[in-house]
Amino acid sequence: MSLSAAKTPATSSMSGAEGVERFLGTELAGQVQFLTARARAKGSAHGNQVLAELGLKVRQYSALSLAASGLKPTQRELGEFLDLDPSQVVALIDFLERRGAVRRDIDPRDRRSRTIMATDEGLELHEQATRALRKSEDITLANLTRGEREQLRALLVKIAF
Amino acid sequence: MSLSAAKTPATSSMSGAEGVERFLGTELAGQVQFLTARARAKGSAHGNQVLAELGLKVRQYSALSLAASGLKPTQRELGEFLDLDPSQVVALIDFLERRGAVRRDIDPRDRRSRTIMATDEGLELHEQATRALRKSEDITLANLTRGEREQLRALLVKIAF
DNA sequence: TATTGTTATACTCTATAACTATA
DNA sequence: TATAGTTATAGAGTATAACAATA
Repeated sequence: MSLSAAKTPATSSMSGAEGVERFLGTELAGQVQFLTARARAKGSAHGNQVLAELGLKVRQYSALSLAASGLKPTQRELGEFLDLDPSQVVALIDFLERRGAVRRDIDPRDRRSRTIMATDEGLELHEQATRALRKSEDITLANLTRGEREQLRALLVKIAF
Repeated sequence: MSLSAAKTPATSSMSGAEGVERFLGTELAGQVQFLTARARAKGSAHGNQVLAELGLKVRQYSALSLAASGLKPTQRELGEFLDLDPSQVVALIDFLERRGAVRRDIDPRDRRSRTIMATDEGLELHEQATRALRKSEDITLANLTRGEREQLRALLVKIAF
């Protein structure tokens, strides 16, 4: 939230570690896990910021995105894929449903399950949000070339799944 | 790998996406930001798990690691580098200090500041924790070759700082 | 007057257990 | 008996404001 480099001296590089460059050689600073956490914190913060104009957060966007995929995920599937508790999924879908962005339908194959599908309004919102996030990603990955971004994506896929 | 359609009940989650492979082609699943979040969630969870034997969490380890660097960071610097609020740093250092892992010293150049340094006990704990995290990282990055891990590290450094 | 560390507080996120309706 | 969704609740993590000591 605090990315206004309010008063840091002219040497600030908007990188989030102004004034503490002396720790860059630290063992911690070289660990993939630490770097991953920092990268996601940065991306998540920036993403939330640009999505705020649309009244969304990245977590809500991710659910909307699956709802907009046309694959009609159940809430259970949503939770598995997004690594969320069933109770968290309820709150998430409640929010999107109240907004008119998604619809809950009873799964005819199993009346316990609810399939989630984006409404027309939700599809439009999803498109806007996706555009906003693309711009956000373009900023947070500014130090990488197109090739490097594709490289990164491929590596992350191997880890994440 | 993650293609095993194991029928094992929802007990443990090795790959984290069993049964929802049909969402892998989704736009969301290709976004760097989403993949980064998943990668860090996985690494963080596994890291916390192996550190639990030592009574540590990754967040606490990161502070201990800087304290063990010999660079005598102030609490303010710790907060900047780890992206934590000053009040969070207080709680973090309180914990490590009560454990006898770090020491608070008044900074002679500015008596308002406290420099943090690991004790001998803290150095030993840090070494153990580092070894545990290396094994953890070795597991979470099992799908990557040595070269790919170095590639990933280099790319993440460009983003994180 | 501004800053470091501290305390207190509130707010968000996440995790757990119990309940319902279906299977 | 087991599972999907729901509710309530507690815990962890995070953010904000006020204060004392020092600059």
